Amino acid sequence: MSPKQELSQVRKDQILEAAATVFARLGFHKARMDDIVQEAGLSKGAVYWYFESKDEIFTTILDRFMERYHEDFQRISQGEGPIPDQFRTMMRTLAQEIDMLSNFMPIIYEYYAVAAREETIRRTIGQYLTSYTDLLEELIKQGAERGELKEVPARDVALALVALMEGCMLIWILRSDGEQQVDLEKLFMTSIDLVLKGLQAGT
Amino acid sequence: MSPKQELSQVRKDQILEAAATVFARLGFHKARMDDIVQEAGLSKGAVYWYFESKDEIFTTILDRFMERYHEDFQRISQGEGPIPDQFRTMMRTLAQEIDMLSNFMPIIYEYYAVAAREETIRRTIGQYLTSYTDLLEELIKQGAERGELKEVPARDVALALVALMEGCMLIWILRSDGEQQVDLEKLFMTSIDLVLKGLQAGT
Amino acid sequence: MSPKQELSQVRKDQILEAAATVFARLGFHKARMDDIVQEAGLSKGAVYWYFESKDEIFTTILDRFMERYHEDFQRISQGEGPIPDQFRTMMRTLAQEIDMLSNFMPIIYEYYAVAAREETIRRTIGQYLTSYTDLLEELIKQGAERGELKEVPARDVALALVALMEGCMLIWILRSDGEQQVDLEKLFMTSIDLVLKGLQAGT
Amino acid sequence: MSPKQELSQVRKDQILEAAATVFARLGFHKARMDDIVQEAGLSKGAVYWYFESKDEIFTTILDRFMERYHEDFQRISQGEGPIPDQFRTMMRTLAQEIDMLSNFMPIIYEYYAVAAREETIRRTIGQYLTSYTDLLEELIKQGAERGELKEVPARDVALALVALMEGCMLIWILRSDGEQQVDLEKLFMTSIDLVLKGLQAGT
DNA sequence: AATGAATGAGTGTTCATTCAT
DNA sequence: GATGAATGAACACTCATTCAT
Repeated sequence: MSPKQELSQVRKDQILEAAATVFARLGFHKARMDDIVQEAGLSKGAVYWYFESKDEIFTTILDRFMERYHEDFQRISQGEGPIPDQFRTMMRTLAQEIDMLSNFMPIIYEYYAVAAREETIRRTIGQYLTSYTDLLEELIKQGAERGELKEVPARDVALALVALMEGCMLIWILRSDGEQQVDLEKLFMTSIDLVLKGLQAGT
Repeated sequence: MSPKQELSQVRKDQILEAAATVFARLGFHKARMDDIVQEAGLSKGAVYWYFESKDEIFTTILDRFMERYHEDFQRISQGEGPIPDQFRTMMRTLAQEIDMLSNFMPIIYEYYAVAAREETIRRTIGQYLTSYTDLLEELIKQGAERGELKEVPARDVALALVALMEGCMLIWILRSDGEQQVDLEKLFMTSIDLVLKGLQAGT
Repeated sequence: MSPKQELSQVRKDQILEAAATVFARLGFHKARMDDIVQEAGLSKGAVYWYFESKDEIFTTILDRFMERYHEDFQRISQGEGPIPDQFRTMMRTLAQEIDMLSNFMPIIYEYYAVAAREETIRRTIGQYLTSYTDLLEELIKQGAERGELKEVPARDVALALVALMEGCMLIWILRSDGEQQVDLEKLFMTSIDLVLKGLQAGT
Repeated sequence: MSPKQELSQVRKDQILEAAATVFARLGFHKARMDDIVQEAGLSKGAVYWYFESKDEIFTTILDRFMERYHEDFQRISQGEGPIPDQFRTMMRTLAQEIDMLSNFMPIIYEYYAVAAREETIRRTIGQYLTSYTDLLEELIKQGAERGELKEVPARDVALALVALMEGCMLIWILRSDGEQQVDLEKLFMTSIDLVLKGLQAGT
């Protein structure tokens, strides 16, 4: 990468990071371009030199976010040892990583809210969800082959697991304070153990 | 209720229904008061006569929505027979009811998105979540007492179940079209069966 | 017309007059909506209540202008007596009317400049030009029938006359000051006399 | 001219031609410097190296345009033979030259539109108009001296002729398409013949 | 109760111009 | 001479809310 391209990338990152911070703090709609501009320490023109619009910034952030999450998921699912243990390790690791990103979670849910309404966005998310399901399905099948898990309709169960994980994250965010505060890792472990018991039952 | 109060209530409902439709279609931010006014077939002044602000309309819709959902939940959880069967019936019934409300689900997620950032809203939702958890916890405990379910930390498992349900709904919305389209009832049943196996395992 | 419609018309006129004044002073592009708003003594919202955009205001002004000019032209061309005299009277009257509108002429030329580039606008203007040509053609034909003018290709000559008039106005505007200042009425009369001599020659 | 100056001139021409094309296509206000830069195949800095501002580019184009037109006019008016024939030849030749420049005519009218409002520009144009008038006046006087034209107030008639020519061009542009499409040469010839008849009448 | 005209603060985006390299 | 990233003032338009009638 040439120095110029490199600088260009630096600037883009600079803007995206600033924007992510602002979006997380204020939400997409309340965030003004001026906020992003200020947070990035650049001028308005500079921001618009690198991005077409506020929307593009938002979308780019989400793309990167999803991609990163996807990579994490993939990496983490490349475990060894018994499948049930892999599941547990996976969940624990994920919980820890997500915990660190808690500041940015509101952005995700803003995105989901849009996705619930717009097909285009929904499709993008759908691809990620499919790939998560694929990964889990594979693990479940392996578990069955090795005799570590019961024979179940792997695809359906995988989808249920994805739902479970998304649900845990949602509840975690929605209960991030107050008396009923939730600990993501604990919730993840409780949930996976519950399911694993079902998957191992009678083995 | 006096005729006047009654008319007043009719008008409010009229506005709320119109607003819900518009919010579902456009989302809270893109929806303009003019859209609601038009959809309701009233005048701007009339809408502002019954509601203080756009925010109040939104909040009121959500309150009613949550309340209704809560009543459903409560009613449905008043079953008879073995606890596992109650769980299944409950899930099936819920799935069917929610399926009918699918048009309005985007509103819920918009609300969640706000909740992820604002404590006030979060608290309101939190109360509902707590009450759901309470209901499920009670069922789990009953199941354990009757020997129909294993002994488990009821509260934690109840929360995991709430997470599971919320996750299922989220996935269902996010995959409401495309090749990987999801059937809510099936997803609910797969999920609850998975968990029930765990809860009954070794009994 | 109901009182409401009447008020609405008053407001529209109020805005159009203000806008015409501002456009004449600053030109379309330099004129800001705020200038129009201020000149009209209304609020921004009010202006946008009655007009969709700055463009619409501009177009509306031009439409009215052209229409009025057209009416003038038509009225003035309804003369009596010998055709050559009618031509002279017509030119004199037009010159006087146009002279009073001199402040607004820059707007017309701004419009012509756009018309030179955009077909849509050109078509609108074209209709007016055609109708002017029609009127003059008719007069020329009458003149020929009555033996007051020579036989000439009426349409072509009519068009030449329209060109002459437009040219006179343009020169008048372009030479509205300086040593070579032009008097529109005199220019009109010189021109029409010149042509009339040609049209009457050898009669 | 040194090679350096020569290159400099080439660059300037390159920019002016690109700008003229863009201005003709989009008009002065809608044309962005970026459009000119792109059309010229140069960089922004380069354009600003040769020209102070967008305005300067515009003004320079017009100056050259007017100058060229002026030279044409002067050259063409240097005819021989009877004055009426000279007029006809002049008009015909002008019509042909202008026809070739039709793409750039919109720029002229943009300039006129500005001139209608700004004295500075008006003065510049005025000088050219005066020189045209001078040329025509001279021809008319010659014609009168030679007995080829009637005695008329030469200056006034010359101005009327200029108006006529400008009017023809304006109508031509404004009717460059549609059913009533105008042929500039024909319009010019019709007009000049009409006037010449007047100028020769009774001779 | 109801209307809808009126308000005006707020904001995303554009674009001529500059300047470090 | 030339590049193109960076600047920032400017501006059309939106829309929740108000209020005279």
